[in-house]
Amino acid sequence: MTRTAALSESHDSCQHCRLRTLCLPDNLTKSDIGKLEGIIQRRKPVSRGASLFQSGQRFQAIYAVRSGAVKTLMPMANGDEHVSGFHLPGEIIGLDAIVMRRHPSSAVALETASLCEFPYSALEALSDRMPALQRQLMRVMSRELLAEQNTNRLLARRSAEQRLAHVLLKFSERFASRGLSARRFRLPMSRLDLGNYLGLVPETMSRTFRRLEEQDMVNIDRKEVEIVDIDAMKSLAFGTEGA
Amino acid sequence: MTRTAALSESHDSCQHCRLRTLCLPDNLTKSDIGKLEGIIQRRKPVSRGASLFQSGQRFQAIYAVRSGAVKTLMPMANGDEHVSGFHLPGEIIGLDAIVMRRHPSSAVALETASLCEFPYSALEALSDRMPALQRQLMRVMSRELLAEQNTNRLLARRSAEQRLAHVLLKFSERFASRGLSARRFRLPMSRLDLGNYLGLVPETMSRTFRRLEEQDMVNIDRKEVEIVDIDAMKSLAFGTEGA
DNA sequence: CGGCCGTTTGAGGGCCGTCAATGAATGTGG
DNA sequence: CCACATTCATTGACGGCCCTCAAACGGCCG
Repeated sequence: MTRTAALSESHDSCQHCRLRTLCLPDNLTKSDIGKLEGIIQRRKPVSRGASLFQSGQRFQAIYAVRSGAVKTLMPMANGDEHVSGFHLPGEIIGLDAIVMRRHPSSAVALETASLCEFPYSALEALSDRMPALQRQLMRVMSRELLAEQNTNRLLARRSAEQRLAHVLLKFSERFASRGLSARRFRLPMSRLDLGNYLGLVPETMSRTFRRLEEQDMVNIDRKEVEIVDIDAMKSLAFGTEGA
Repeated sequence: MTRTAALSESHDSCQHCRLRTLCLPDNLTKSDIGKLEGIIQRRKPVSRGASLFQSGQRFQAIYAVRSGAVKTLMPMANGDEHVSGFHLPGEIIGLDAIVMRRHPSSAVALETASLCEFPYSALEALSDRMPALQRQLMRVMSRELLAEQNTNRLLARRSAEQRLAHVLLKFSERFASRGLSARRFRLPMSRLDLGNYLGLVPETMSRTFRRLEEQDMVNIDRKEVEIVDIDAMKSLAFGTEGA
């Protein structure tokens, strides 16, 4: 049993879900949450490597991760794919499909994942009568936008070491806000995927991990990460030293 | 009088604004547009170099560019700033501020710009009673999200030449959808700003422009751009040749 | 005209990608 | 339970792209 198994929801209702405050039901009243639950489709878990939806597929629903982890992939014109994000429990997937009514990305489970499916037409209809839901949707989208902008800045201006330190700190925060340890956690993705996301080849990933270890900032054992010197990590990732 | 002056709105009403279909009023009925106009604050034009809002400032409104051009800047921990986007008439600015209720970015006019200001509380109140507006807001945010993901992919996986070709083609499209020429246009920003956006230093920008000229893909005269061989540009920017 | 900012050009170096090969881990089938 | 295949991770040598540093040039606005 892995650490992240602890991220599962406790019950089948949003009301008692421990991820509630990270997810769509945040800021809704008990009665509104009840109505939201009414439109949720429970899906059978997606097993590791299986895809939730494919790029190009018609958009019908957005999804919240309940347990496990998911990566999203954007096709590149030359055939291979760019990893556009990693999604932990409580996070919403599929918002980039709303404009085109078609998914621009594919979503693939990194480990067995269970999800809540929100059919989008039902969600629209519900939010017509529920201003709080509509505002929560806007907040979630704004949050995503901000996260993408931060990633842009990271990719445009930072070295490999800074990119890795940054992303490790972000995972630390995200695990912590889910009640897990900020110091020790297990990365759900391969170095290949993480490198793809960061714009780095696997060889560089390997060497960069090693350099962080040599500076006693982290201990790495396969996918297990221990943050040893968080201050040094922060000053590397965000610090005043230029790129 | 510059080329982009032609991008000004014709009248003071959204109904007759030639940018309507790119902007918030798209997909609204005539009557809904009338109500939307009711909350718009007209601002006096922002002159070149002046800022529309500053990073850290309380979020009160989103803005649509009416004429001119605007850049957005995110502060970096080390003091300097990352150019997170360029905004042409019809585009919406400030959506990244909704979650935190504070602007994460600053917005600065690249050339004298006039804007429509939508106070956000009024916009929320209005969209409570106007499902079409709410859906348009979601579409706009989704479009922004998609654009940021594309930028991520560009920064993570493409060479300087590919980045420049890509961004020039994108500007070409954006000008074309505003009724201007797709072949000849004037970039509203300095090479410094464009390079900052693309994660490239000015020296590299200069050399990369020159290389595109030497390959007879474009003609560059200061800020004036002429796309000569659009197919070659596309195959460079999106082509099957790897990064 | 003069100052300033933006742009260009050149020389040199460092980071990271490419290529190649080995090693480790996981999963599969016998 | 082990042999094997496959995927992932690591290590080293090498090269290229782009950054750094330095200087000169040009346009723009006062």
